[in-house]
Amino acid sequence: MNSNVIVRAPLHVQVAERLRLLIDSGELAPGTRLNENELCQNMGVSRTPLREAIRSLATEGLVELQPNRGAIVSVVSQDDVTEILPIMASLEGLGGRLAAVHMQTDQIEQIRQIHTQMVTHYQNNEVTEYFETNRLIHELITEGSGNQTLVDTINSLSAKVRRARFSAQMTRESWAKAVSEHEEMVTALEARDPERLEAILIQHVETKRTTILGSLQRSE
Amino acid sequence: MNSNVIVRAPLHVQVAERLRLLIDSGELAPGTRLNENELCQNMGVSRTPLREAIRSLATEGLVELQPNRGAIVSVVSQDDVTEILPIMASLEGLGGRLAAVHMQTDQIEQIRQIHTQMVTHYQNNEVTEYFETNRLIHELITEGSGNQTLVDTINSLSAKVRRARFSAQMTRESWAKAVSEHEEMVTALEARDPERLEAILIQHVETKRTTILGSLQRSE
DNA sequence: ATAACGTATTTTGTATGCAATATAAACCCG
DNA sequence: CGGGTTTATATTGCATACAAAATACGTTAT
Repeated sequence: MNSNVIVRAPLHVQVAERLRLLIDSGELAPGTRLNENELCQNMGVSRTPLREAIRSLATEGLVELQPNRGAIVSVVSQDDVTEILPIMASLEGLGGRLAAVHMQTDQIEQIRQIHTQMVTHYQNNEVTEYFETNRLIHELITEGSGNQTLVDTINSLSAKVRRARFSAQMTRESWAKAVSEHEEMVTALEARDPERLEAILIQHVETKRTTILGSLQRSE
Repeated sequence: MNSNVIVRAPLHVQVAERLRLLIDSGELAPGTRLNENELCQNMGVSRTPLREAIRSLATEGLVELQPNRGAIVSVVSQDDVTEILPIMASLEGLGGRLAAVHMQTDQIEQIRQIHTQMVTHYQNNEVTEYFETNRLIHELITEGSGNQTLVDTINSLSAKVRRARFSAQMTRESWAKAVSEHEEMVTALEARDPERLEAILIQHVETKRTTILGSLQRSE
């Protein structure tokens, strides 16, 4: 009789999680070299699990391995973003199309609520909270597709773009556009219109593309 | 003066490659437990690089880690295939759309040649050669998109489905359909018709879906 | 015979040690 | 001084050693 046993996650998994967080938050900036000894001391683990974690992050694309020279936090170039966004457009579009059919009504209501919050954050100019609720809505819609592989694939791509957006300052104009597109999204979802939701999501990513690339251009 | 230095790939990368091959070929069947000592002896490496390789494969989804019990070759369920194929349809469609615009004419001619070979293999009932040329065509089209991230993403998903197809016996009928769709693909590519190529590729994956799921059904 | 327990063995998880490579510093010579 | 070479240090790559957990095995008791 040993059902819900608590299995502590392996060290290398915990370490990978922690590293992912550090990279995502920008604490470990793109290009930063990962010094094994240093990180070991910080985290209180030996090099073995740390190195295993680093290998995982490398196959995820979050860090780049340089033979005999360790790993650096991978830098997301403009070209990378240019490659990733069309893919995300396709996938988010697919996710929306499926979600419009599969989602429960109460889940859609929940999204409407979060959307309302998001609009408030927009009006109050609360950037961080806006991004967080924004991200959450996209995540919920994608999850609403009922396709876990799709969720994982999008998340993996999204993580990279998110880091590039660090420098990306939204203009007031593009921000307004994003919000209005979100309004359309939720409406299409409530109407359970797959084609329309798909189209909006694709358009929405296109808007994002313009924003990000515009910002990268300005900062060069 | 030390430009083109030959850097031998790290052991863990070589090991990962080798494992990937073993899994892909079916030599390491789904569900098989990966015994570290055994594999170490076979490959003549120590456990450290082997384990690093296994971690990589785990994040790729090719193996599944079971805490304190090692890793097994992940099993691809019918549900997994059902999840993956719509994603591949979207992505291959996108790839085709881009390829129709970006590909060089001589590259298209090359695809036509390989396509002709493939048809011959079909007529001669040479299954292995057929699959190989088939795979190559899809790969070339996707690569023709000029989007490396897209290529990688599709490959990663494709690897999983390919393993599931092991049991999938094509009926004569579905095989014929696949071939005729390929003919349409190449024609659309030569005509540089993005929309049409995209549509065909999406349809093509749908055909594949029917084939695979039908086969899985029969073998239950 | 078999279920349950306890022990032995295997296997995985983590830490450490040594070798190879790369980086930094010191040094020499022009 | 400055360029280049040598030497020292730090860092990564790989192998081994030890600890912990899981599995296999054998024994005992019912």
